[in-house]
Amino acid sequence: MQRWVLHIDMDAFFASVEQLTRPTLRGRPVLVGGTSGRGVVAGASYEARAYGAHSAMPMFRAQQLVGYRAVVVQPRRAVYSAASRRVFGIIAQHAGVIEQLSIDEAFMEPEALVGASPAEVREWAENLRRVIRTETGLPSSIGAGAGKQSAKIASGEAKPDGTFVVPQERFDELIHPLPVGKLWGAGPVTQQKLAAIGVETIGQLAAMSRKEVEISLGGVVGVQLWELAQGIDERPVAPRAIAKQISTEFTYPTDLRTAAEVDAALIRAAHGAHSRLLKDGRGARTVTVKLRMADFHIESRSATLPYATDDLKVLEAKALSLARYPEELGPIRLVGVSYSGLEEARQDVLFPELDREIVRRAPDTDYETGVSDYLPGTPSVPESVSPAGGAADSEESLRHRWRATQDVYHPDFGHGWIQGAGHGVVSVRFETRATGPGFVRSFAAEDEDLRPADPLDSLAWEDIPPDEDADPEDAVEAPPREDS
DNA sequence: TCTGGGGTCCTAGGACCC
DNA sequence: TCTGGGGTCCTAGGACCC
Repeated sequence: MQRWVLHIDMDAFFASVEQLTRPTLRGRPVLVGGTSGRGVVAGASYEARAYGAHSAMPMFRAQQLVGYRAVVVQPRRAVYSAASRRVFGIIAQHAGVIEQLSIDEAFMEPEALVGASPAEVREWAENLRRVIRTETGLPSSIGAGAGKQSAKIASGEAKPDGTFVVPQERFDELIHPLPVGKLWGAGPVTQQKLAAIGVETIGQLAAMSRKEVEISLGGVVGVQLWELAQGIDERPVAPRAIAKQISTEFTYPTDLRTAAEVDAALIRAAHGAHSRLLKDGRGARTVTVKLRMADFHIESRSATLPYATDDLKVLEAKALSLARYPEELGPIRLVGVSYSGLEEARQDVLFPELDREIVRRAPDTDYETGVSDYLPGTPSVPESVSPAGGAADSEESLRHRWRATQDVYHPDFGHGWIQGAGHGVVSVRFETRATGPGFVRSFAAEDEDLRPADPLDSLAWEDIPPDEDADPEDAVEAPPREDS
């Protein structure tokens, strides 16, 4: 009986959600991502891709390619999460068990399709895509095959807004001509190794001997990839296990050059990961500190506690004890903290003497804000070492410091977003998913009627699925940026 | 102005235990 | 009179994914 695995992938998901909730952006080259010098593209609409822009590309490069037409939008994670929950709710209704890979991708193995013909599979997939489009307004693509690898490659071939079915008997014909890089698991290093021995296509990899593969790619990963290239893929579709690790990391606009800056950045990351650890409800035994140097190589150090804990002071002190500094390593661009070895946290402290030992080594720290004594008033510290979102911002200052693409509300005109702000004037386009393309009005920056709004309102859905992992920081976005 | 942030899995050596 | 071997945990690094 033919087994059918399907892979669904939302098309240009972040950019599509922006175009859905801000109808003026439809048909335009949208770039979603950070705009600091070190920001990268998190999502690009197909109109932007036509200019060569793509995900993970430095934002400044994407803007160069697209030119003046580019619309650069700050990411609104809370909106994408809400849209994602709605999409996967629909998918689960149709497919039963799904294996969600990311915010916009999942595998399915619908019982209804066991033994189905390729035409029946196509029809089922087309129907699901139609329902998703009707109920959410979002485009997707579906690939189908006899295993995960086939399905994944097929959804890539289906894009955009299409369906691609790879019957097992046509695997060689349809998949073998493709470049090895299309294999899920063959990244730049593997491609380079294969190119060095003249292997460019999936078919050429499949034609290698096992011995050759073991020598050039290794016995485990290599052989697995080799089998996948031959269409051998029995991996089941199963819901993802709970997270094994919770981490937070920040890249700084300018490299950190002093120990005080690194300590402050470590505390900031330790707090960020800790707040999500608390929501998770487990405790961590292992703390890992990650540093990315100016030359982009990574140094990591980790240490394991004798018991799992969610005590911020213990975790933070452990992170600080693992710190390494610019004097030794040179300028540092990224600082991250990861918690792993996640277990049900033990409430009682079995090793109080150990706790005291650890805490004594921690610098004085304001645990409310995560700001270390090392930080305040140190002009050399990049502004973003301070907690994200500007927790110190008064409501007053928030009202007057508008940021381009921010969501706002006006009692006369409804929900909108800021197209431009500067010189005491704010231009707002009033529109949501429900309104169609909107109109622009300009206001004085001090206008009392203009209020920051919940980005979720731009979806204009009566019922937004609840988000158990809701992060208050999702609603309060990065500090304002100047925009003229 | 080069290259984010969230993850997963694998490797390999050393410690430690039986 | 210098080789045990297997299992598990820990640490550091790396490839890869979206």
